[in-house]
Amino acid sequence: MLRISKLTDYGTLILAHMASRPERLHSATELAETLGLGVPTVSKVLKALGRHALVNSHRGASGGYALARPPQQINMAHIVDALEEQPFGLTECSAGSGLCSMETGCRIRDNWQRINGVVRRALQDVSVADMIHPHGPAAGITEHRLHGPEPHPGTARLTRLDQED
Amino acid sequence: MLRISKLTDYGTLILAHMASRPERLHSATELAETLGLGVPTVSKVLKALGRHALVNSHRGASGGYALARPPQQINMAHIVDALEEQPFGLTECSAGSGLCSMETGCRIRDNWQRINGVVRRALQDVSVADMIHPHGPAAGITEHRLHGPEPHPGTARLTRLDQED
DNA sequence: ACCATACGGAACTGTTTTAGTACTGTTTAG
DNA sequence: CTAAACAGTACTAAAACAGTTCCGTATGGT
Repeated sequence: MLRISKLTDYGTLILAHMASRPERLHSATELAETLGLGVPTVSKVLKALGRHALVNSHRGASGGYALARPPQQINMAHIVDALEEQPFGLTECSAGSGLCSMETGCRIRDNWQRINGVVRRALQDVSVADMIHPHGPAAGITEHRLHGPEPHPGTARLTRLDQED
Repeated sequence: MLRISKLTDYGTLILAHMASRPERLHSATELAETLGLGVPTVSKVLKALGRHALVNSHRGASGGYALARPPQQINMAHIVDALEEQPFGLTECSAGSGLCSMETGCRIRDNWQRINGVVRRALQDVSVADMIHPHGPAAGITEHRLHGPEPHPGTARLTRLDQED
């Protein structure tokens, strides 16, 4: 359904929060309370992020987690890779086996990969730092083909974007 | 997990096949056999496509389906909209309720919407006609921000794209 | 007029994925 | 030594998907 999983969503929240105080150590408990999530859930996410070297963990009393790199160097693609089980890609390539490639010669796969590339790049272009700052560098990605005027930040345009044709 | 559903995948296959003979009428049975899918499944997909005016149906003996418009005017976003239940968007906006917006001021949502826009545009830029033709107009979508040189079209780079940094 | 063919729609079922929990172990500051 | 906090594994419940079945309706050919 073309959605990121909730865990990935939480991951962005968690990292964004940590990025607001990059120097401090954040315990899973603290993050859970601040973000209104369950401690085990937060813990699970942090572990996965740790395995992918996005955060460092410090065990023991008064331990916690810290960003492993400056927030500018962590982007959405990193988070997705860390938290989504399956490897990145919109399709499993049109049915896995060679079922499809009979007649169309399956140019389709090439085209899906091209789309994947664009999507991935969109994710790479937004860093955790961008997520908490107004919208600096990330603004670059909107200029590609946006037609309408920029929606007001407070506007409740939740999921559905403007839809041409 | 950032995948399109199988039904959507089938939809692209079906429409691509139909686009290879836009003038003919294609029955669900014929399409199923050609593509190696189950008839009921193909039927389900075609029904959804019909509801969204991507195909026209002709009932009765020797009936079938035909593209409702030239294949250049049907793009991936159309197919996704027709076949995915939930409205387009990578996030349900960072946990639905206002759980997140406490501390970060939730710039996050804005940024997700920006990413959504890029993704959607990538889908809109590829038509069914592009899917079966070598790769003409679709090539345009790669130029947005490609840094490296274009990968060779035939390269078997299945799901994981090049990963900088 | 009849009937075989083919689409239309709703509902149902089994499977897979996901989210969240529980439990047990390990590390370390005080 | 002990309490706080991370690490890992396994499990359970719920939701989403995929695919199927059944019955209804339309239509072209005989």
